Amino acid sequence: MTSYSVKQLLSGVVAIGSQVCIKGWVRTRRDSKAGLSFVSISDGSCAETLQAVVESKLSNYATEVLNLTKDCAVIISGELVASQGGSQAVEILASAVEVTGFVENPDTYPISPKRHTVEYLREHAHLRVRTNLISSVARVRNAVSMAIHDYLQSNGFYWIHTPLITASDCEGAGELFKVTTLDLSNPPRDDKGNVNYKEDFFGREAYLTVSGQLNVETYCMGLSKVYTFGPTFRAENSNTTRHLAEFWMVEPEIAFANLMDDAALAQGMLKHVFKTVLNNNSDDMRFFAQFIDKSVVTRLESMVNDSFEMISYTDAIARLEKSGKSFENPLYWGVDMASEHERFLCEELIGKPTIVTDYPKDIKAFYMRQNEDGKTVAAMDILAPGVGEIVGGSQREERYDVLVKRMQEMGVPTESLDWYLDLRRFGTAPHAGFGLGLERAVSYITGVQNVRDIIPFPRTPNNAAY
RNA sequence: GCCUCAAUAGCUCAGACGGUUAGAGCGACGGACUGUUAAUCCGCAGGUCGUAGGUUCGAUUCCUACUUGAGGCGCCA
Repeated sequence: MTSYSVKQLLSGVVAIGSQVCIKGWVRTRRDSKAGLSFVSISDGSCAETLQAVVESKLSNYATEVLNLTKDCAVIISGELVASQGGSQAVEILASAVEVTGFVENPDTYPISPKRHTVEYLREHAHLRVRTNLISSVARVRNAVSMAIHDYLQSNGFYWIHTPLITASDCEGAGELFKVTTLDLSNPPRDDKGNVNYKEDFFGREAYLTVSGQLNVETYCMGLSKVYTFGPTFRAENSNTTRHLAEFWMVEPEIAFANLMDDAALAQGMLKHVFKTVLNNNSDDMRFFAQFIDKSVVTRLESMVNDSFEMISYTDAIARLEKSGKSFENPLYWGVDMASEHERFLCEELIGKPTIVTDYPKDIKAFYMRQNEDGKTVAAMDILAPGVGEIVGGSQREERYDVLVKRMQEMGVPTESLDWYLDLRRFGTAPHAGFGLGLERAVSYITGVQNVRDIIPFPRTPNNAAY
């Protein structure tokens, strides 16, 4: 007997009357004194469940079927029939129910068939995918990841596997996790009594990467269109709904490109992602619209059709000042905008994703290309209403002298980045790229506000269980 | 790292000016009923009120510290 997923059976590709088999976990069981039970099965293939009708004549009906509770694992075989009930087109009339695993203690089993808070589910991260919410998030996360690959691959990009362990501690993107095999209770010392990293695994200090950008730039200068897509690590003591110590990031990098090309790429990619999710995950999105935020679907739809707003930093500051709104944090040309400024700008003044360009050079990283005005750099951030910054990017400084001078001004050691400077000495070319935080993007798409509910096992300060 | 809030049944919460047996809904369990749909109805069980001190005749309630969680800010994706 052929096995099918719930999604296949509900889609109508299998003829009524076929003998079929489904494997999954019980969501709910309803018994009828007419001598049958209704058992809804979820197998993760879609947001919906398949209803199995189990008649009391089955040999294990009284002993097993009547004891099924949420998340018991079952294999059900039978005939696919047109449903007599109103809520589904088809159901399976069971000829056999095999229970591969009961839930031992249904009274204290953490995932009972009721609404749970996301905070509670976080404390049972190994079981939470068995809820409607987290399983829908997992499917959308997968769809977003594949849509990113799909968009970039079909536009001629190569996926580059940049290292997760790095020796560069000067990328300016935050605190790093140290990687070492030294005995921390008794490390080797040099003449001066300092820890002697020459005896460490790599013969030098090493860290988990905070970004694959500098590495991927090297491949960009030969393959033209490249991207990294993988985990990234920040040892910041950040306690917010949008920060993780381990998160996934996509970083495209394009050669012979300027900031406008970069912004166009980011926008094109985001729109493709939104469109794909709307098309392929409509049942998941319907769930989010019903239980999380009723505007998620219409928001995405308008995003696919509208273009993003583009505004320079200078104009953004001017509009914020002119709005008359009073802010907690100081606001003047030259400050790094605070969250309240960014939110007010994209949520109230503009009302859609906003690309802010050309920031003051003193608040941005050393590798960003200086503009002709001598005051700003060719950087862009994309702000999403409700989430804040989801993309940060820039045109890179391709001029050797300008880059070295900037590094010296900002106290970035040039010796350890001589390989990066080589790119500017041997066939340099204008290029640009950006980083998209995967969890923030999925948070924006689903309306699920905390990125800790977007990644299966969130790592945050004081939290690395599981 | 800073600020604020919270912790009472498996879950979500209510409550007690400090005083005898701490409540509800959902879940679980038992029963009734029904081609049911988060079914409905009836019943039953389930709590050292986060931990440790302090004040008090008496603390789950007030105070202090700690732990854990949440939200905001900063850092950023």
